[in-house]
Amino acid sequence: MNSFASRIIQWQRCHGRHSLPWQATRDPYRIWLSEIMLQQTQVATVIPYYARFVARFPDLPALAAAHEDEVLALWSGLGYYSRARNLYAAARTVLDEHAGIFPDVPETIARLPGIGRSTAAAIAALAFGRACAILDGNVKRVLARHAGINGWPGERKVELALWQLAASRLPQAGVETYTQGMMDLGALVCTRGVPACVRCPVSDDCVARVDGRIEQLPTPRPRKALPEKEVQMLLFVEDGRLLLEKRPPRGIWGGLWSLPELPAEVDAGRHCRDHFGFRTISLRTLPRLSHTFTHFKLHIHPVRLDVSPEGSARPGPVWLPFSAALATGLPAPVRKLVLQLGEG
DNA sequence: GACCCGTGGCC
DNA sequence: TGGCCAAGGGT
Repeated sequence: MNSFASRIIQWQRCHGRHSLPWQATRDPYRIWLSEIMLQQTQVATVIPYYARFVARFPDLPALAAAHEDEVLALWSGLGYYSRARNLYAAARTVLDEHAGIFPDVPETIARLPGIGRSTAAAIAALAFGRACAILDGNVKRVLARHAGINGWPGERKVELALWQLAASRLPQAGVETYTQGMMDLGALVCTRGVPACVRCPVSDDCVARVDGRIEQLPTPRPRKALPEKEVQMLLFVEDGRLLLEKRPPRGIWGGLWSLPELPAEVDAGRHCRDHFGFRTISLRTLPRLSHTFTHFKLHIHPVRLDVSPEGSARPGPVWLPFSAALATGLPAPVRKLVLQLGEG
């Protein structure tokens, strides 16, 4: 039987993906961008974002010269916004500290913000042909099944075993094809739900398949109850314009533009007058909107307040026409609310 | 090690 | 409908 790697490489040549937008190049900038967008995000979701981003920022100097606000606007809806902030910060670092040349050593790549061990290895392998092992969700699934590794990959012990296994199976040559092959095999054949073992090039010696444990591996994450939170979001409307505030640079939706928030129990009309100094013309409670994050569930109680903003212009918030508001970096549920506002 | 950080698709 | 989780990284 051929080695594991040679079977993966052979399979990739015949059955892998070759037409993804970031595969037509060895430009480290584009490969880097794709790897960041693909973190915890599926290919089909990324494709339109990647196209828009590359059209606006075709190379690293263009990105480094941008304003962070525009980067976040292009990221709006993709989630995990620290990825965008770190991407931008890393672009400036490459320009300032590496003379604009993207580093080709995995240890150096991994020092850039937002790039960990696996992403650094992917860039080093795909852009520079270096023999580095990656360990993303696809590779973890393929290796855990093929080698019959028990335990949730989030545990340090299990993850260490997977890293060692990943490194031990690297080929002498053809790392680019092998790396892409492992990702494609995980995405197309060795899938989470019902894997297509009949189309798998390494099924003959797959421990999970031989032992009938395909559905038990990899061991799923231990589940825990999601906390739930309640919040009011205030849609201040005046003459076709909407009030937005920039969120703090860290934390949930960091750096994005969003609506003023209130604890659920606070009276919105009174807060409008006391805190913002607005006179309320009308106040309407809109239907509740729920938004689930990875680690909690948020129940949003939107309140539309048509106001006349006499008096205090507090620093921070900005009034934007609805269309301009939609062009900024908005959290997904806020974008949904603003769209409804434009319809109503 | 435990948390934090988004969103959308799937069944 | 709701639980699960996808080309992870930072703290």
